[in-house]
Amino acid sequence: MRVSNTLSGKKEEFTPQDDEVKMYVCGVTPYDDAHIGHAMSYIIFDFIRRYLRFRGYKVKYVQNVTDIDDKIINRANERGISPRELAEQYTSSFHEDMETLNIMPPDVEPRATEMIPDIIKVVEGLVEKGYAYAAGGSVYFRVRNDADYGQLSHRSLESMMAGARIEVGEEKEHPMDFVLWKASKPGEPAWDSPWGQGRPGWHIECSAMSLKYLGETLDIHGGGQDLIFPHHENEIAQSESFTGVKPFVRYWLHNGLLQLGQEKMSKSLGNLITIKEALAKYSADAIRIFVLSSHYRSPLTYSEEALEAAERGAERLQLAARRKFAGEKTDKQIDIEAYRSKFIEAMEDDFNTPQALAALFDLTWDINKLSDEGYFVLDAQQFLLELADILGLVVSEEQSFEAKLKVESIVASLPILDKNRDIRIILFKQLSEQFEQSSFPALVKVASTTQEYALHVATIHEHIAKSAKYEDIKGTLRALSNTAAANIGSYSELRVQLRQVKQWQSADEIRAKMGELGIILEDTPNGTVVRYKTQLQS
RNA sequence: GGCGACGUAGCCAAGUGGAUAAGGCGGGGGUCUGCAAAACCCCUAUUCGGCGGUUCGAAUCCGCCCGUCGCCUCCA
Repeated sequence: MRVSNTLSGKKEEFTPQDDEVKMYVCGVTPYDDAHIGHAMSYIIFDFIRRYLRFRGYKVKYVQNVTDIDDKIINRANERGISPRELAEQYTSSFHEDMETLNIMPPDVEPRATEMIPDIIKVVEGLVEKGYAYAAGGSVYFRVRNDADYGQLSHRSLESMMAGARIEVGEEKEHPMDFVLWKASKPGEPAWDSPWGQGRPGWHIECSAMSLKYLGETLDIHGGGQDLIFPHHENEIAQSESFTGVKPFVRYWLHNGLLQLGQEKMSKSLGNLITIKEALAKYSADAIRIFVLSSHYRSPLTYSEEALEAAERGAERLQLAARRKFAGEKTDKQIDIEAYRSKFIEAMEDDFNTPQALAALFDLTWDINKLSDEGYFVLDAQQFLLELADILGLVVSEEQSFEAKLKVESIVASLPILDKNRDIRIILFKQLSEQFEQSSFPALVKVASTTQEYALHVATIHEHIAKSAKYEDIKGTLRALSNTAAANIGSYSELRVQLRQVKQWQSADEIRAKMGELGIILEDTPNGTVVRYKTQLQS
């Protein structure tokens, strides 16, 4: 397996120190909802982690949460809440996003505020060794004492100075010196330290955390390319100076940045789309396929067209993986090993996911073709799911339409529920006026399930009106979901009966109305199949 | 100004010296089907930003030019 290492600027053979790969990825500063640039980065390190596991390595994955920082303090002040509350709120929002995107949680997820004693220990050590100095209640790292400074970003101290956008802090000995421990102003969160009240600088937490949970030398350290300088450069400086052990990191992996229009998507530019916004429009698999479609080191531009295309691709995989087949023929078989080789070969070469994904699509074609011809393809379908899983794609059967609604967006989606209820009732009325219940047994079922469905929607309205919490309506939501599924089933059943007696117009009416609700009824040689459109529409 | 990346079909995007330039999306035609959808079949880049050079041979290496982006300041 070969990986690109930012440190050497080359592709190198990947050989971890031992069976357990020590992997550290920079986490978020939770002061706002995460955007899809974050999604991209964490999806990338998620499939890298999954692939390493597939290759038989154990992986210990550590990812920090920077829960104390200027931006958190400022935002908390604006909102009139404590920095801790703000950080808590957005950390759990981030966790929700990660879970929905099928990103595996870190093995350890330390928070900066829980690491203060460890951080102070590292800062003290750096001062003792002459790599840092206290000034005005803060502590700075002395870059001139680090001969290797600039090794990761491939710049010299002189060339950094040439950039000239450097504020010369009066306290600093050298303009490039960076803060390890920051003296706090009155009213700011602060911890006691040998230098007075203060809080950790930005870079130091990662050094302290990785040292504590992964040891002096990590196998993989990941993050976005925007972190190379100064963040990761400074991490190397701190860690190697403190431990005296080199290298701090054996393989530095950096993902390309997500662009929106002509610019990088970033919090400071304000040109961002949050993960929640994206998930309201596209499935987790679609977002992942969008990311997998280009190499992780290349920049990627967000566009509705690209996400739309990814969504279609996700559907294609899903349909092939779960299509029902009646074929028994086995004299022609899909060469699963060939696909496995193609997939592995692609991933071994610096995680070439576009090629790996192509292997999945080729397999999809094979499955569809042989299945159409009446062959047994279950093993190939299972293999498709296996490969998809390594990339972190779910490719699962859709839950019922309503079950996809996110807890947070229940209120926002009430109009959708209403529309669904109304359409179902109208449709039922039309049908019952047209046909005798006795001639179509399924019509009786449609009556009861439609009524039940409408009842549940009304109940949810009542709960929301009384500003109930999620816990209170969880049961009703589950019931709604089940009823919706039963209701869809009964309409589908009725449609089958109508088709048997060639009542095409009514059958088509049912299909059209269901289509409006995001439900697709497909007639296949094996019967009518219910599918759900991946995109919700209001 | 310094450092780095990129420019491949209508769109997204692999391929980094050799045999027909992956794959996805879109578009056109066809098969199947009551219709629709899905699926399958055929077509959709004689050519890889431009100009030179190296080579038996280049999208792939070298030079110049044009264009785009990132980092150098908080950022995944």
